[in-house]
Amino acid sequence: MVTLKQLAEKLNVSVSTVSKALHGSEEISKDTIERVRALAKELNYQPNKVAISLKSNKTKTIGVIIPNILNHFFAKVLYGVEEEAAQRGYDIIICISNESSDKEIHSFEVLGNGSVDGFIVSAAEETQVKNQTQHIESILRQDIPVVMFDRVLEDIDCDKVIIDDFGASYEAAKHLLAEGRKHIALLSDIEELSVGKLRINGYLKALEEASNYTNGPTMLHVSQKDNIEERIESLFDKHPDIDGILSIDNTTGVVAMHKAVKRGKRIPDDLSIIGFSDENVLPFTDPKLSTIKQHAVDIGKTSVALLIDRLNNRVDGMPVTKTIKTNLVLRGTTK
Amino acid sequence: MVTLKQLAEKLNVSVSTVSKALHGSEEISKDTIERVRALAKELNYQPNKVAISLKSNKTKTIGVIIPNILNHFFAKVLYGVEEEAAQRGYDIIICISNESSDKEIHSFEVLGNGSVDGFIVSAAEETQVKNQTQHIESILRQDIPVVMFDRVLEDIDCDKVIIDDFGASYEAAKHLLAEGRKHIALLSDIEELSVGKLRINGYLKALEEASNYTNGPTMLHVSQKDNIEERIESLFDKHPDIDGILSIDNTTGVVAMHKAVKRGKRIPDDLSIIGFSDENVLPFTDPKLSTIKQHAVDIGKTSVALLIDRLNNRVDGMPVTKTIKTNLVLRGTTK
DNA sequence: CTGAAAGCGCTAACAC
DNA sequence: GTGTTAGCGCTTTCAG
Repeated sequence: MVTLKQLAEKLNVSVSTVSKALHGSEEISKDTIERVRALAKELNYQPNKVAISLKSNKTKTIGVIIPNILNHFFAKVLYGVEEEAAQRGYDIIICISNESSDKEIHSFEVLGNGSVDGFIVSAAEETQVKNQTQHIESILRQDIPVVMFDRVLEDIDCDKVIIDDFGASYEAAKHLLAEGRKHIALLSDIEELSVGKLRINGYLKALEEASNYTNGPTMLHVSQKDNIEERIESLFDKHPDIDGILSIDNTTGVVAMHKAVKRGKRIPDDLSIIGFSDENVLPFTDPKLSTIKQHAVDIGKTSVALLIDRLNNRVDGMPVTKTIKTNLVLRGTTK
Repeated sequence: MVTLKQLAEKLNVSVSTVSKALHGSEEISKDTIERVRALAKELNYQPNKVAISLKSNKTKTIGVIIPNILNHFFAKVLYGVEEEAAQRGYDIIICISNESSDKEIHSFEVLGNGSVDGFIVSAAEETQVKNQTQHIESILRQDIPVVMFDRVLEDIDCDKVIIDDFGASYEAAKHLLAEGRKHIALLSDIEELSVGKLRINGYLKALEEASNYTNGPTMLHVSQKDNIEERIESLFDKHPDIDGILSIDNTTGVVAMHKAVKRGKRIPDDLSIIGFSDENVLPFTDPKLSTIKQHAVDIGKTSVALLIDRLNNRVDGMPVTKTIKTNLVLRGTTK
């Protein structure tokens, strides 16, 4: 890499003159500016980012810590984060916690050493379950801003970007009820997470409020290790009268649909299905799955915007929580 | 952040003593080492990474440029990259080119300013189609190592990690032929890419070598904008005798399977299907899709290993190309 | 209009 | 065993 010093030597001027010239300072003569810039261009001078970071005490880099890149929701958020960050001249360093709270803590420690100006995080499952907050609080105490999204920690006082999980699920259940469904089951593989709990509550609330609904709540909680397909089969065996399904995760809705079709159920006549899935599953069902759209890309962009505003002190004082609207997108699996 | 200087002041010693003590230098007395370390721990001293980077001219950071994070293959590679990098003490900065060669070029420029020690890249579609090489060559000329994976550029002389696309596809087609299939169609949405071309050639070669195979090649090329489902329907309309499908991408195999089942075809009796898809589609078909496993995580890990070896001069001279083995994983959609 | 000097936080050669 | 000094590449104040 070519440095200011090298330019200065070739031009027989001082380093500071070169620096000022490149910044178009008023102090420097037009002529010198021209000469300096010409040579800089010729030699393809690029200011050393590390030196600038050291000097300015800003890295123009955001640390992004997500639980699982293989989950399409997080991949989409990351997409939004990258796009917005790039547009605003920020780089992103990513760490994948892999749902482990140790890895998450380690990532904060590693990037807390001046590598990034701030963090965007979604908590690992373990972090949420154990409600571990010290590592994030320690970062905040150092005045490094943190934005949490989706899987947020109640006890931490920082900017947050969430969707209205309760409301989204409530609305979806309401829709199924309005269709006249008599036995609506909830499918989930995320009951442990804050978002899972909220979605479950939305479903419960909707059922509770439905005066003419006689069945109690029916919930199937599967874990990653379970054989999801078997679990769903036995749900259908046990409750052959299920005529509505609300899947609050990425996968179970699609699987349930395939299993139902195989049993000869007509969709949506005999059974209505709504998923929290993403568009990426759309090619995989026919009719197409009705879903709650989470606007993951927006979540990413909003998180970046919030963080950068905070870095520039454009937001002051109290932490802010932004709620990104969801949409119930009705496709072929609902009436 | 607490600095060496602050520690030095509190302890009434010099900055260099503190530095040496923390590194456990032989020069420093046991006693001083203890005192320094105790205070460092108490104040939670963390060496400033930016300063170390400036001094050492190494960032311990890898720039990763991928075309599309929403593609599960790249997400998996990224997973492998992150894991291996983290384990070796490297951070990764990611840029998403979004298949645009301008964005890719820009990412190289931005990160080329001393932000990273080396690059791991998979070329954007546009870069491959236009065969743009200058930006990468320019980086290599600055002695910044680059590892390309999957979508590599022939004309660039750097380390590469690929799979045997030709061989994998050849083997898969051979398998379908061995099953006695008489009309094997190839489905693709990546014909423009190097990997797509290689896979197509593998298929063609296998058919060519099959003396008792009378049909010519049947290929359906769809693009992202097409209605994939319609295109596949009309393929089946046009060639009702298709009894074997080789899908060389992530999606088309699954869609074809659903369409075929809907037409009353029995899988795998009437129709055999092999996809290049990932495990993430497995829950979505019944029987489960037979696939060519690409070991994406390995590709990521191997790329990191190669790059870091190159950075440490553990690999010398000529660029290396590593080929990661694929596996044909037979599940329910083949005999 | 230009340059010298200090300093960001750290390391390391070289004194003492 | 400890301290002084210089320097990584840059910005910025202050002198000239």
